[in-house]
Amino acid sequence: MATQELTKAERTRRFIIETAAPIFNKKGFAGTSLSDVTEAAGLTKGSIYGNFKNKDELAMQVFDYNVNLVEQAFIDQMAGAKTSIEKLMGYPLAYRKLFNTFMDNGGCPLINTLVEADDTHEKLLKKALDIIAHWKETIAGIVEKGIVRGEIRRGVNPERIAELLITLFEGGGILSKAAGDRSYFLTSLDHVESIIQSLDVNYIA
Amino acid sequence: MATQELTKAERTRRFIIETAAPIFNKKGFAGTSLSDVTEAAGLTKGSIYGNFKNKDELAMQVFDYNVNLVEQAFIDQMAGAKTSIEKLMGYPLAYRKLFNTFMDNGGCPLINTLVEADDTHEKLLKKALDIIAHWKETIAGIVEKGIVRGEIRRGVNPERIAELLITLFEGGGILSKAAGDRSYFLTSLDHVESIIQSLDVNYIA
DNA sequence: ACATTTAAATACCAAACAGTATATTCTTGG
DNA sequence: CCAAGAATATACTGTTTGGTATTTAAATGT
Repeated sequence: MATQELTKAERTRRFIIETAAPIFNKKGFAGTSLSDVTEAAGLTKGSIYGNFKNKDELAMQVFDYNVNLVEQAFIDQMAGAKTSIEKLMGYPLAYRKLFNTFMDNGGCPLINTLVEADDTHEKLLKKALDIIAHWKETIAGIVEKGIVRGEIRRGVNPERIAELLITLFEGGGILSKAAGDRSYFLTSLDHVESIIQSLDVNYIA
Repeated sequence: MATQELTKAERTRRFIIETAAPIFNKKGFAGTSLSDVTEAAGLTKGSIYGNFKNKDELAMQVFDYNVNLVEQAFIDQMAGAKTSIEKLMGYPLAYRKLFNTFMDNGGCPLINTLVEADDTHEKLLKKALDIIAHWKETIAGIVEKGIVRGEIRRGVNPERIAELLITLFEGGGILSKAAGDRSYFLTSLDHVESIIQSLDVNYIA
């Protein structure tokens, strides 16, 4: 236990989550059966129900895992940013780099969950909404700080900017994913970048 | 038959579609069971399978119905528009009026289908993608015509504008629907309108 | 190395699923 | 008003679902 650090159960628990993650993200909660998971993992029901209370709990932890994967990728990508404009630009920058990975794993777990769960699964919906709300606060916070620092024009509405960016990221992502065509997403990212640039105090139309 | 015009079967077929429409749109294809439909309609399996080959065919016709409902609402709303700018403005105008109805019926059937079907249901996905592609052509066509007519600035990329508008409509719609909060969608519509205004040849930044 | 604990495989279960075959009821033209 | 046909209800598949109880196998501390 001192050498291994992780117990056997903990290792298979993680393995199950990692295996189930892209499946749930692609097929959705209702569309994913436990046999989908056991088959993919090469395990049996015993191992699932030994490590998770039920399908719901598995789905929750899978969702957390999927979201964390995305968040971590952003944090890594934005590490070096100094000004608020640079920080904001980190989002489209990260998206450009991570586009293919996203698409291969079923797209953005946030929007997938929002769409499926909004009329069917309260608990999952709440989780997704909390993340979105937090994301919005983060972006709005960067903009506010930019205004205080004199990097971003006064009169800009931080909340609105946050809503706009999230809408463009998620909307463009979904359309490109479904259409199998990058253009929607790239158009979104271009537009996001032009919006961010227009926030700059030194911006000239 | 001369007075009634519609046969009995045709009437129940439509009734089933109308009843099933909001259910499929809310719960999705995988999430909707036939008993959901029969219970809501107060009918039995016999009537379903007498009028539809299987769940797939029912879902397809329900999708068509849902999309047609939305399209018709737009056509009605944009009837009077003359200039290309007015025509484009018809979209956000229609959305503002129809927002509540949309939300009550499970949101936009296009994006719902795209998200669920993109990894699970080829035929439904194709249907949704065809509609999106057609919509994009329509918007791009309006912009092109506007350029030719001298109403819209040269240098504007019609395809890009179309992609941007669709992204903002769908992205904002989904976020507002899920969050139960109009702000995302209203921000999107405001932004769309400012984009459309900026297309005008007489636009001054 | 071995007893004990822990984890996973197996074998079930009742309920729900999509779909079918048959029986019954309703429409409808004559 | 009544037979013929059309449309719906009923009853029934076989399969799959999520979930549980139990058995077997494997990991682990001493």
